[in-house]
Amino acid sequence: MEYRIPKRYTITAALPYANGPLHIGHLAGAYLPSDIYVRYLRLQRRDVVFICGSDEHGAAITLRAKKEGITPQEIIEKYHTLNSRAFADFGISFDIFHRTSAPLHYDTAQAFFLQLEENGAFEIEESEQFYDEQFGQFLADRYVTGMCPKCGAAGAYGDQCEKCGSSLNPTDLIDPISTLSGTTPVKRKTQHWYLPMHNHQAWVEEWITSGRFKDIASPVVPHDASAWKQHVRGQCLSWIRDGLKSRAMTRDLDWGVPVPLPNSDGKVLYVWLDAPIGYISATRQWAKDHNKDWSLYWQDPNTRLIHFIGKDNIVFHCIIFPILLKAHGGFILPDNVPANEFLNLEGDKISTSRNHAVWLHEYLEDLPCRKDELRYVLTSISPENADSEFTWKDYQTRINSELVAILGNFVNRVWVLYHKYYNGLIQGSGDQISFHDVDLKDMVEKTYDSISQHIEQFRFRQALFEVMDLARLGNRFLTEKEPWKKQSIAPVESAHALTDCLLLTAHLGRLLQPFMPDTSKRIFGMLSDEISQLFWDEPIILKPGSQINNPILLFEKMEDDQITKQIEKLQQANQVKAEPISSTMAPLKSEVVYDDFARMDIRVGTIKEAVRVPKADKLLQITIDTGLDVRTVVSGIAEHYKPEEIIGKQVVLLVNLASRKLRGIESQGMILMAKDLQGKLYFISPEQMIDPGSDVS
RNA sequence: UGCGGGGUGGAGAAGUUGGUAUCUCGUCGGGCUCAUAACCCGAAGGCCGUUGGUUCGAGUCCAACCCCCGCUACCA
Repeated sequence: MEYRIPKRYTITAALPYANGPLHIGHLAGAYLPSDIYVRYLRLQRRDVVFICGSDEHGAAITLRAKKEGITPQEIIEKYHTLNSRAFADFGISFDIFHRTSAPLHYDTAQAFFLQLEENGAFEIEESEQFYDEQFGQFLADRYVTGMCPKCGAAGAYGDQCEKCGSSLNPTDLIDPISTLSGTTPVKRKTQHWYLPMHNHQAWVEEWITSGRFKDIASPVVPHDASAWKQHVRGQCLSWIRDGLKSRAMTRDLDWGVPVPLPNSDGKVLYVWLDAPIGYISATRQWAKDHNKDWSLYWQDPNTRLIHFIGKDNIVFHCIIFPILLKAHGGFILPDNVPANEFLNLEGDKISTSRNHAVWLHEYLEDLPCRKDELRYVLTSISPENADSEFTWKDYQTRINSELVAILGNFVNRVWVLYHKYYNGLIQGSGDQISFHDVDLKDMVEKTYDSISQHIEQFRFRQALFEVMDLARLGNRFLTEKEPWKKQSIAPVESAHALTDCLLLTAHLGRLLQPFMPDTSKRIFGMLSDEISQLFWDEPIILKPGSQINNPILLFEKMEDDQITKQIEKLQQANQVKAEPISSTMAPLKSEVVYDDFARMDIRVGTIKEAVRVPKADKLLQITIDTGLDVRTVVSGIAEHYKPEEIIGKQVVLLVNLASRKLRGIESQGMILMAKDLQGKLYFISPEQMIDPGSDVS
């Protein structure tokens, strides 16, 4: 297949959702890879725009605002500011960091929607949706929870079951509950605009598998489908094979971009329609600010569109958004979506709610000026094709034995020697120095090719590794040439070797630019006052006779106490975990009549035996004397009570609950427990020992 | 129980399209002394989870199985 070289690039990084701060997982997942890629493209003098912004709509923000008792506006202001500063601090070089609350975005999104409507892309459907009578509003997505119809898990949201990953409609849920009032919602009729994705199934599948279209009229750069990461394609295809379904593109909410049609009061665009259009509106804003034509970046088939995201966003970027773009018409489709997998932290999943994370805004406070070090480590362990793990110990090792010992040390050795023997005056003749050692020159040239290839194929980890390899080569070269020994016997040879090292350092500086921009600048600064950036193809001009600057240490060793501090911090954070969440008291349940209550047979029982259920974290198998009989109850309290310490205790249990098998064990009844705001469980027991079987009412 | 990820020298990891098994840390020995006790060389250490298959050739492809991890089931 012929692949056309693109004229320009539109690079997007996932819009961070403006209801929380960013952590290293975000950086490693989408922002660092995209930044490396973009910096590389710029150094190749390619025409590129790098787009991002805050995603500021959706039910999760309104829910959070409600919980914290502030307005959605206050939430998004806070996190937009915090996150844009974090990006700037880590050198993520967006051309624009926009936001979906901007007026231009409203215009863009509404116009996009109207065009879709005009093209007949939607099906308007009147449907029954859940409605909370107490709050007088429809319950979109996350406003409803219930049991997942696919996997049976409790606590699934209206739009998605986080347990099994299925995407859902709120009305699919079994035993739905409104998260606003805690009551069971009623169904009411409402009208929504649906995207009949099944109509697009054929071409999407074709496009994902082959990169081609059979039927498309507009010219499109055919992308190389085999260049897509395996896990990305795999997830898309499994979604497609499952059958694409119609999906509502509007919601009954008061927070978002209003549907720009008559009779649509109280309706806004679905956040997943809204957000990707944010890429487009951000581009428009950027174009406006820089006197460019935004449409070239989204509509010209010679433009290459690439979305950098985490794996949680794959289907939206690979299926839903492309469908929207094609249904709208005139837009190009993504050429690649190099989604990363997840980054774990110290043996556990990164979790915002459990505060198990390294927050970007705290990192630089704790470890000032260690920005490039984090960029280096996160790129080295980038979860490009599989989940990977960040540990502070590994972070320390990589800094000390790679950045300090290999790269920093090499540069320092060269500078010290160069000053010692030549007072920092560049040796040689002619206009500029060039390599004397043919093998070294060869290796450097090969490395350029190889790094380019890796970056173009989104293998940043490997690319960075090869830069470091060049520094290793430098150390070896220096040791072999031993100028400190040969300086007196073979001064010319020594000068050649050291000057080669100087030049090698300049190449290292250039190659490091995409990965560690500050380090690169410092290397250039040591070489010459005139170099602040080097394009990939630019000759490196170091004039014989000119003076190099004094050495500075590029990296400093990471001491144990700094690392220990971070590890402790994480452990402390884990201990106070979940407090903010569980401190919300369970909402009042709906009223019951006395008869409902009277039907429950609740009695006191004495625990006779208790053992852990094998292969279950939470379950205890408990034998209880209920007075009537001795029965087995399986209870999910193993994280709170040890089996031996509860034997002999009296508990209150519901004895006429229908029995149910749990992990193969018949559980006959349910022990009543109290749960405090931290989520800890406590038995409900009579004040003193009484007869088993005593009735509770 | 379902889904996902993974099993490569002591530890942690690379390994792109199948063709001499690589890096970092650690261990041992040597060298060097320009260098942030850093650098360089060498060595020991691997049935690349198991079994079978495809192939001239498999860590790499196919099949089955075993094991580990995460979420889930594991309901208060």
